[in-house]
Amino acid sequence: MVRTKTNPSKGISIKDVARAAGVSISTVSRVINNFTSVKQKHRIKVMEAVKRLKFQPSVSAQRLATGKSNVVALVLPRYEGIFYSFYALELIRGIGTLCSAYKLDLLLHLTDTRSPINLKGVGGIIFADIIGNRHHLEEALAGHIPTVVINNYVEDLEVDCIAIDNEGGAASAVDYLIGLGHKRIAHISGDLVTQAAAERMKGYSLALQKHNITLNQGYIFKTDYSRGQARAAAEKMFSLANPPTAVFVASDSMALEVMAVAREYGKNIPGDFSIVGFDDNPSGLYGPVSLTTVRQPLVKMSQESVKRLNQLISKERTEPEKIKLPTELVIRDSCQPPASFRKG
Amino acid sequence: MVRTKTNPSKGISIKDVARAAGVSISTVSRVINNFTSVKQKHRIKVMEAVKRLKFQPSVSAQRLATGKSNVVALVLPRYEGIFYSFYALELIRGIGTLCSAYKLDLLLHLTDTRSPINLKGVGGIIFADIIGNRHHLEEALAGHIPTVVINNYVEDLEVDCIAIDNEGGAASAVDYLIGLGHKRIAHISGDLVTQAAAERMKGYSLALQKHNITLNQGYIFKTDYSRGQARAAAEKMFSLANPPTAVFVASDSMALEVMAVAREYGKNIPGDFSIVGFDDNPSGLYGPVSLTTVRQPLVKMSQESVKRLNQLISKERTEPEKIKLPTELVIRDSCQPPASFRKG
DNA sequence: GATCCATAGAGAAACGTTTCGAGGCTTTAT
DNA sequence: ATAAAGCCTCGAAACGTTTCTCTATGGATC
Repeated sequence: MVRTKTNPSKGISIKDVARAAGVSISTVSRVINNFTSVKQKHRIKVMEAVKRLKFQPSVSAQRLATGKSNVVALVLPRYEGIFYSFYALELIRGIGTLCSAYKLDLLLHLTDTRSPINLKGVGGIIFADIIGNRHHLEEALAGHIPTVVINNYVEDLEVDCIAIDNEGGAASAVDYLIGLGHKRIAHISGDLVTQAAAERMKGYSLALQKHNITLNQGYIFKTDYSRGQARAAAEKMFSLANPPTAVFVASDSMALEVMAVAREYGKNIPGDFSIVGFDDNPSGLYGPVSLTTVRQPLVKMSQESVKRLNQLISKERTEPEKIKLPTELVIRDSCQPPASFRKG
Repeated sequence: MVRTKTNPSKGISIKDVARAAGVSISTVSRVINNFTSVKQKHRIKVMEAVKRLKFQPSVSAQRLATGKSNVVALVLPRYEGIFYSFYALELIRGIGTLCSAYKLDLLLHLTDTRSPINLKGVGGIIFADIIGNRHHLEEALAGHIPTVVINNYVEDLEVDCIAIDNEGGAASAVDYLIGLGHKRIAHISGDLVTQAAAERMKGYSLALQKHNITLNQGYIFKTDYSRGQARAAAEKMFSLANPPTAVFVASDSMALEVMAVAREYGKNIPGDFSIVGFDDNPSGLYGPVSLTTVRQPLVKMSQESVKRLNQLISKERTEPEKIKLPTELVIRDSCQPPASFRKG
């Protein structure tokens, strides 16, 4: 059996519009694509028919015909944890908003280590972090799909990167503590396998160096970013014979845990002990004392990613660009000059 | 000029595979769709060619030919706020995970009040909350697109709903407080325009009624879910001549604010005052005292939504179903029997 | 060995759009 | 008025699949 030419249940096609408006299919196409060379008389007829029949062009057919796709895939690792929630949603929000502004569809791809991605039919890809995704990234690049990476600075690949100045952010935090008069400043680092943690560590030591404070290895505690290890580190830190008067913690969520431990050790914050975090996780606001922290420009980062991806898609630019976005020190209530400094 | 038949830059088509394997296009199609009636010899040849040429079928062409789409749109209002972050990401995570299990693509649609949605070409829609989206929901239903609504129980529309038992959850919270010995129990409600807030309020009053405690209108405080109004309500509450000994707050984020106010009023929690929240927002864990709360089954809800949407898409089911998922009281440290009760 | 049947494969139509080449109609200039 | 020159419009090919129909092939049965 030959399929019926116009299947009414399937929806209205451009053919129906053409018939209704009494023009050819190509004319309808030119009208809906806003081409100029259509007579006003026809244009109006077509637009009327479109409205009357509630015609919506088939995206698949358009893609097939043009070979172009307005779909942007966002590849996001499937972590858990509260900061990740905040972080991920902030990215999604920023990217989603700008995508609709650019009339791009946002396809969300939550990955665990080894889930495959269908690259075909996607107009561009944003990799949010490339942990466990490096493989996919290289594949996308090999397929010449417009791609940008956010929150990671990939040196060795020809790809757009939009990262964060972790080093500078960390340095600004430590600078601030030094400015308050602290000399014995500890650092609780994140997982040094991650670029971010390593850079924050570097910023910490550079800031000390700049102010001629010798780095005390006993003041450095390495963790995996977990609250559990943060707690252990804090307990070790407060048990030191000559404990620090302040700490720069590589994440807010760990900093919150450190705060809790400080309380348990009878340390008053910020009177007895100062803490700076990193991330500007909103939970930092809700404790008994609000946390001074380094803000990551998440929204800016996500918006930049779409903007740049769009340049790539529309071929306004072909050379990859790599940038680091500046952070901002957000001063709240968790720091004070050290007790000795105030007395002296 | 006639376009070149096979454009090498555009990628490999089924035609190339057919030629490479020495079979017809339809045979290749049958192989990649796992149809049975293909001789082993040919099947192997085709699969080899597919692998060698790295053939990936064009999704657009498949969609066009079959009329089916494996894209699921998630329509999510574009709010802000920390709980929303957690909530939204938890939904996205649940939905995204199950979507990849079902081999569905997830299209994310962040809406503000009046952004249009392209319904065409989407295989199904999940509305997460329908605030400001009712219009779109009706449109989808009219277009006979498989649709499910989560976190809202839409009585008057023939659509799948997966909601939460707010009333029962609220009642369990108040029950618990009564069980501890509290009689003077206040309620700080959310925005009563929302279904959730209204149902939580109802659960509160029903629980009191069940235990023959007369409802004191002076103990009910209405807010818009904001921390600001929560603070105002708490201040009013603690200034009452005969203040309550416990409060059930319609959201964790407000409960946290109430806790802060309690501290300012010199009230010890849970010694002097008990608090129960709603949501199981992880921030509730990080304060000086962890918050007892009513957990929403967010992951369950999102998974159910995909499962049911899939039934609709595959026509396993046509009649809409509406369900309410049970909540769970999570007992932590913010409640105790009232002081009077302990002394007596 | 001839007939029949089942089965596998080839070919072609169809999905709904864009876009190209060609022709028709209107306008302008001579 | 006629020819040249532009616009518009139309028809048709093309995008890459799926799927229907028909034919060829192979094996089984008598």
